[in-house]
Amino acid sequence: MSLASERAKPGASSKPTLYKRIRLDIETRILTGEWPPGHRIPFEHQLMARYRCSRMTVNKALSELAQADLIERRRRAGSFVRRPQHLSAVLKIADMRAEITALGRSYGYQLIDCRRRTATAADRARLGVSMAGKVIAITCRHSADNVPFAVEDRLIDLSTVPEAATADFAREPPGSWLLHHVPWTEAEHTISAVVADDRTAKALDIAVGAPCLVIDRYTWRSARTVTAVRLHYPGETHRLVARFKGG
Amino acid sequence: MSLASERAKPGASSKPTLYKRIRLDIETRILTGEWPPGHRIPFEHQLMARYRCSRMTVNKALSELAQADLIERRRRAGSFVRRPQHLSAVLKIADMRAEITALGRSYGYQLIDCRRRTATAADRARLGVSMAGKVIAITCRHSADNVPFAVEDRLIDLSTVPEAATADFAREPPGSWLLHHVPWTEAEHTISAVVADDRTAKALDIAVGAPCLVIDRYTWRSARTVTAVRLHYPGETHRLVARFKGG
DNA sequence: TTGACTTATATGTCTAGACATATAATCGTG
DNA sequence: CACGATTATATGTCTAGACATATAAGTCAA
Repeated sequence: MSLASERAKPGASSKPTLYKRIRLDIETRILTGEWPPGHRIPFEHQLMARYRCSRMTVNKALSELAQADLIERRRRAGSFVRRPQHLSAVLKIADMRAEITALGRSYGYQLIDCRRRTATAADRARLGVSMAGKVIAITCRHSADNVPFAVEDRLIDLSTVPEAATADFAREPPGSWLLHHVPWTEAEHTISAVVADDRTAKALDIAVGAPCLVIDRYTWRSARTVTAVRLHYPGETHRLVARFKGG
Repeated sequence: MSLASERAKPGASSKPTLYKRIRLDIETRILTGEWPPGHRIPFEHQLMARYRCSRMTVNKALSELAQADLIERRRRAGSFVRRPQHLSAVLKIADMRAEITALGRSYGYQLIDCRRRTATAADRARLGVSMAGKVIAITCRHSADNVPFAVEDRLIDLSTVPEAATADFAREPPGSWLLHHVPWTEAEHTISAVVADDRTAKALDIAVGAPCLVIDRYTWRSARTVTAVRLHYPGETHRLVARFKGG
């Protein structure tokens, strides 16, 4: 067959490398449905013969497919096409300046309020901590082409990030500052919808009762809470878009 | 140093395999911030000496880190820690039954309307196709513990998925049917917020004017449109939650 | 029939080499 | 000094082996 007769040597005539071609061949068969979920793909030794290459080369292709969750490998049993990934979506939420400039719009930032205080009970609940330490509470607004884009309410746990006490949040948005100063290990996003209350409506320059998209993001470093942030976006004009390839 | 003195043999005393340990060591240094973005990690030959293993073993660890976008590899220059992934979030949106049963609630499904027709101008715009073919338009509702969970408005392009003409959408939700019968290659999600109109409010058993989370999902197989679906969730009770590890 | 033991086998990991290739760094030259 | 050619080097890919290990499948005894 044609694939076997094309010599499988590095610089023979094929542009991509061999293991990539093997991976792509298999990927294609899976995505077109030729090999449906549950189908057992050829054993490594069969692919070795098919592509006239060593087992390591085949193994590299299959390992990457396994890492991408397209196939499942089971010892002694073989490699199997996995069930489609249940429409799992990858939604990228970049930091605000990147998000806005990526849209080709000019970024603006206004600090509305910034205060340092001993954590109240509400603060502790929001951060998920039990001890009363110092926190910074920030309210600010991000705009695109001078139109309000989102309001941000943020708490930063100073016992995790003491350096934040010296940051100038009038100049730099807290999200950007944290991104560049604090490595995070875990985060949680919650997306919901609300109608604008008085304060939010004023900040976003929309009507009270207008729909808002709300994103709550909690960030941890190791087991320590770093920050909790709530973003309100005008719901009818703002959209979160995620385009992705699936399997 | 301790890592070098522990013998680096497969079944010596270490539980995980060597390349995984190398990968984890590097990952840890990156996530703790010990190796900040831009930092050049040791060359392969240095890691070979450090872990007393062959280059392929080191290479496997580094390749996986590169595949996971934690490092960037440049020929002749070395491997570098990448900038933090700008808080990119992974939001899993499973199919409705899985989503609801994962919450430990019982899944219910009602078909509200299902009709087959030649695509109207509005249908074509929504599907992003120019030719007038046949489509199926479906309205249905998903519920959790007999409480409305989401209303779904869906268009299926019959020229891409002719088999859909024979599916029984009164019995099986169209999302599940498509997931099991049509492999997809690309999708796009858009998340926004609206206030409930009369029809949506009735279907979800909420007040007119209450906030709703809206998810629009378009799915393609290769260059062909498969389906466009719009989901309305009650915004104040429903939340999309995504927890993830970051870098 | 069932449970315990054995065996065959496919994947998992690893080695010590090899050549290919992109490119940072150096060296020459105008 | 600017720019083109050369060189050194780190990664990219590949080979032909090896042993480890989980487990499907077959075997045998209670």
